[in-house]
Amino acid sequence: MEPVVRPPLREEIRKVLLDGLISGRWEPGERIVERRLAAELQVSQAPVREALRELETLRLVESAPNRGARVRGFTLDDLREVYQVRAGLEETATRLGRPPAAALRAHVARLHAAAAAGSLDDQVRHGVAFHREIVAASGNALLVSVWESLGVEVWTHVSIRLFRMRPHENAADHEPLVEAFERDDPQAGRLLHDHVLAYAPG
Amino acid sequence: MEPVVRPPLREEIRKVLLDGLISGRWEPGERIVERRLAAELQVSQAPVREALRELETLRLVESAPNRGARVRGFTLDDLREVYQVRAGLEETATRLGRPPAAALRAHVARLHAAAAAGSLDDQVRHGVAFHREIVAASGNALLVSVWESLGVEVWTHVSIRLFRMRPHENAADHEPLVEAFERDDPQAGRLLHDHVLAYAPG
DNA sequence: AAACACCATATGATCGATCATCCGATGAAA
DNA sequence: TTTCATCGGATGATCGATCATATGGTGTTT
Repeated sequence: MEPVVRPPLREEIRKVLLDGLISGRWEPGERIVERRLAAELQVSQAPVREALRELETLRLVESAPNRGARVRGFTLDDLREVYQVRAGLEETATRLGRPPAAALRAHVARLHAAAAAGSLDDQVRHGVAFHREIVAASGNALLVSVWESLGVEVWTHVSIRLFRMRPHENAADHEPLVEAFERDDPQAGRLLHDHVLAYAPG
Repeated sequence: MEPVVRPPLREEIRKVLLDGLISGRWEPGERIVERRLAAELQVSQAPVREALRELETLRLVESAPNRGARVRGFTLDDLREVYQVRAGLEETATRLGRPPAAALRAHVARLHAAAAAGSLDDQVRHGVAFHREIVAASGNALLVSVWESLGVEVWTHVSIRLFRMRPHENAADHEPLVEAFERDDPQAGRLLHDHVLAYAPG
């Protein structure tokens, strides 16, 4: 079935902005002028403002009253903070529910396939999906929501582009995790925590 | 020094909405009609919409396209989820930095004073401040931001009003925590985690 | 030259109006 | 009665215009 409701303009605009951030169309620190973007997308200022506010809550753009919005200046410190919070959230997730090992294996398989095919986007997508699966298994919708608000996918793309970080797709990294979950190892949470944090810079 | 910038209308409106949610002016599930609120506050629809969007990201109101916003129907399950995530975040915070025991003691003292004076608002305020201090001590701005996004203060007020929950102000609950932090007990994080979770329903 | 007042432009913030959608009421058809 | 098409009001979504602020340039005073 097709969606019954047409997504609001603001959603479309948010996607455009997200794509621009990921692709590097806007550089960090660059101003995003509401009217300019509105004219370019042939919409009015209002939905553009709303979309910018959403990106602001995702901490992807910054803004001050009467000063407008600009692309956030992503730093390695910011990235480290994301990994620290992620590690904590995902460990919390493992305390609340056990992820299905079969699904995890599927994600890992796709991840490897993507790496073999050299598809960077797919590597990121499936790498993130692996962790999303774990968070979802917590059964805690708030936890999922908070985790999503970190914008893991965007941060991964941005850090690959800006910091030349390499996508993490090693089998050796994920297999032990899957196995730990499979045997319901009480150490699985800690393993996952360290696995995530291992990718934090510095 | 006074603030140099006048806060945007949307901020004022957000405060009005927050106060209304805390005070019970709007009941759970109740519609919040943009134009009605705008007329009442003598502003236009636009800033009201933006304020509503902010409350939406705080998960205090729900909305669907073309359907408008309504006050969220807070449930005990929601409350439990908040406590679970809080417990995880705060334990994570303790791994990243040690809170200053003196500041914690000060918060506890104010908490007791408020309890003695029978001031419910102050009890909530200082009880929350105690935990906020711990999160801030992590030195991780993202963690602080994520924790704040849980809306702990609002949830506490709402759950007291809707679920008849009692504010938690026991000395016996907080003193062991302060002492654990003071001696840098490696178990402090776990103590805190359990302390928070102990207030979760069911 | 330095400091300051003033003005012009760009742009965010807000407004009032219009468009589009939802939803209940109404009534015709089965 | 039940079902369904249609209509109209209420209201969210979007628009175009206006108000207000920030920023940089220009000229004047010291």
